[in-house]
Amino acid sequence: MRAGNARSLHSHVVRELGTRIVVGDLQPGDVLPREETLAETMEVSRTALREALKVLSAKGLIEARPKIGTRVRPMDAWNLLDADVLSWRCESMPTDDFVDKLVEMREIIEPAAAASAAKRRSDAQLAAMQDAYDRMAAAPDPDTWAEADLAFHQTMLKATGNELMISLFSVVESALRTFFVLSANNASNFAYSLPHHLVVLEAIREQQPEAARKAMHDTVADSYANLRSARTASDKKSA
Amino acid sequence: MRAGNARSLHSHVVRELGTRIVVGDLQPGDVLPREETLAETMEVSRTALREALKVLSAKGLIEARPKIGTRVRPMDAWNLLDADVLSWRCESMPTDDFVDKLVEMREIIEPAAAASAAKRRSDAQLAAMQDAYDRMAAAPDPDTWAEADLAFHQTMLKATGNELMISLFSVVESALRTFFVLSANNASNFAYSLPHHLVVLEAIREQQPEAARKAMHDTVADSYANLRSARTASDKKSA
DNA sequence: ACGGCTGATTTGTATGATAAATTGACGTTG
DNA sequence: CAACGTCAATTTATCATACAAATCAGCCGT
Repeated sequence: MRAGNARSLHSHVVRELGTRIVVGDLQPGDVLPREETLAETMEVSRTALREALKVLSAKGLIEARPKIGTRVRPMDAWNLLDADVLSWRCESMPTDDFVDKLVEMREIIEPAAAASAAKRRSDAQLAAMQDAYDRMAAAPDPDTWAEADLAFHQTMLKATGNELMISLFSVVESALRTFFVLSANNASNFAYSLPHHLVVLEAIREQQPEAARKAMHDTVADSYANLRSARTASDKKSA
Repeated sequence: MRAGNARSLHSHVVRELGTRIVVGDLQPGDVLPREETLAETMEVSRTALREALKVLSAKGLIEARPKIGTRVRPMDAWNLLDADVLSWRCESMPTDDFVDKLVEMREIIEPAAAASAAKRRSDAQLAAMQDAYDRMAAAPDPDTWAEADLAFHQTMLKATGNELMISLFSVVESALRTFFVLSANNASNFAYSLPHHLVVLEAIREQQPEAARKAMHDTVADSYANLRSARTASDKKSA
């Protein structure tokens, strides 16, 4: 319970039901018990339960109608890009398949963002990226490097001026982080991608969108190759 | 009230408050009145109001704490990719600037999706795309053409096998549709993009990702150019 | 001057009652 | 016999009220 930081009662219910839906314990089309009995089962009042149901409804997971009951909506109605929904999926599907999908999203977003940033960056935004890069270069340990690395990418995203892209990135990134941390500690080579980032930075400085796109593509691809080798390595170790 | 189809009481409140936040009437950091007075203002019970607040909280727009009150969260915490939040923004900012951002997202997603679909499509998925294309080619009027066009893109997205991409597309697409419909009626040339779609379809049939990416890029770019010309034309007409 | 305590305020939760919506069965009628 | 309208039962939707928990501000004691 501490992990999800579900301090309030209803947020605990949200997490519980949300997870059960996402994991497939409750499948689309299923109608869940009526509110009164469900409230008893969860050991909360009907008020708290209903607030939780409203939250799940806002995320597209369920739909309530009088007399019919509350039923799980088809998956294509879910807000898969909601931070909570995504994190529930990350918890329940630590499969390589799902990681691949997240990485695919990252591979789509970041090169496009780099190109866009190269087109539209201001001088101040470039300076902020330079600052983040310098902090990466000077990072003494993996943790501070990771922090600077994140700042580099976030600053670049901001330079695109498209808040939709920023939002998409932050959601995908935070989901990926739940997997990355596993292999972050073994990062004896945590600065291996520094040259890649420099190429990106220079392309954005020179305002060359296609160069920035390619450089960021290489950066992400390399990062993923590294993650993959770390994954197979840990698989071997555990096997 | 009919437009948003907010039949239930609290969804009306959600829409009201959500719009006021998104439009900037209530700015990040602002604390809104305490629940009791707010309930009176909205002419609903505190229960209904609280359920609405929970929904807005689930979308990242607000945050409530005892004694402190309920305040608007900074914009980077908002779920900008939530369908409701996006539609509220569409209503309140019909600016070209925001349309451009949506189009930029589309220009990022679709070529990447086309490439991915070319890699992973099954024969059944290709057949479904072919069917949608045939319906586009045979469409007698703009409405059925639009329906088939949407089916074409959705089928392609499904062929990527990445439900995150599907979700992103459907959100962006439905937001764009609120603008597109304006110029949809004047589509005397509603089949102008048929050749483009054929190139995409063939590339996916031949499983050539880069060809599919380029073809879809051209398709989207052409579609946007068409929209832009329609926009300036209507501007002239209204001026 | 500083630190802990107390009280006031606001959200969080609980309880019980009533309204509204929708389905399914029942009865009526052509 | 079929078709249609009506009514009752069930479930969510809303309301009103009360109490619990959290938290900040100011007071008080040292």
